[in-house]
Amino acid sequence: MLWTVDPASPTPLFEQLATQVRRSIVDRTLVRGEKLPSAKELAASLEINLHTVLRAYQTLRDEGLIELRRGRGAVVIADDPGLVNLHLMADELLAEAGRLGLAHEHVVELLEGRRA
Amino acid sequence: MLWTVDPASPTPLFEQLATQVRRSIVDRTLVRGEKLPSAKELAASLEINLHTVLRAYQTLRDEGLIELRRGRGAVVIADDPGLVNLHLMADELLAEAGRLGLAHEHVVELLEGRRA
DNA sequence: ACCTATTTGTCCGTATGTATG
DNA sequence: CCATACATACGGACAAATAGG
Repeated sequence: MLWTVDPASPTPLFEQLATQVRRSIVDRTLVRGEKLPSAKELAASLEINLHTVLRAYQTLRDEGLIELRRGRGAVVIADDPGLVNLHLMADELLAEAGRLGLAHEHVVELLEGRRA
Repeated sequence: MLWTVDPASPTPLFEQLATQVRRSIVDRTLVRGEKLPSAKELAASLEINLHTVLRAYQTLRDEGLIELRRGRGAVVIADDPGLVNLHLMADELLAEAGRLGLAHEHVVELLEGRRA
């Protein structure tokens, strides 16, 4: 899998792992339907705790990238995690704005206002 | 606080707690700026583990309902559920764009391009 | 139909780190 | 400097769902 984590890094281990899995999905190293290593295996491989791997997996599940099933493991469900997902999120954002009666420009302004 | 959890319920303790806090926000029992009890206190009060309370709090933070700060505690930030939710979705959209390496303006353009 | 191993889900406990006041 | 409070990580335990024999 060529995934590694750095205990000395200020970024949490579970976040490091989640980021690497995301990258693997984005660059097609992992594709839809593919199975991830079991948390136990991966934990042993990375020399981190089982729970840390599970937390990374659960984070990815909350993001809609993988599916977790007891006894079955973790499976990639993201098809195109890139622009397709971004457009989906934009859809939802605009739909929500519509429910609130906000005009399209208001949403654009809202995002412009978030330019850090 | 009149919050309770039922260890015998099939729904997880942290989810039970998160749901009750959500209800308190929705029905204005808790309003913006109000401080929630510290995780330690609440855990002792509900006779559950500190981490279980923290997990509930972190879930609510991920939903944009409360803010967590080290040394300070948990504070309600939701005021208008609708608008807050919109900001949550904008957060997620921008975060996703960030993961894809897309600049802020690209997201703005993407939304502008969706003017029906 | 049964049993067993695997795998995730949750909870508890402990320890350490980091930011706040 | 010190107490408080959340953040993360590790470890152990048990439950629940799945898969396979």
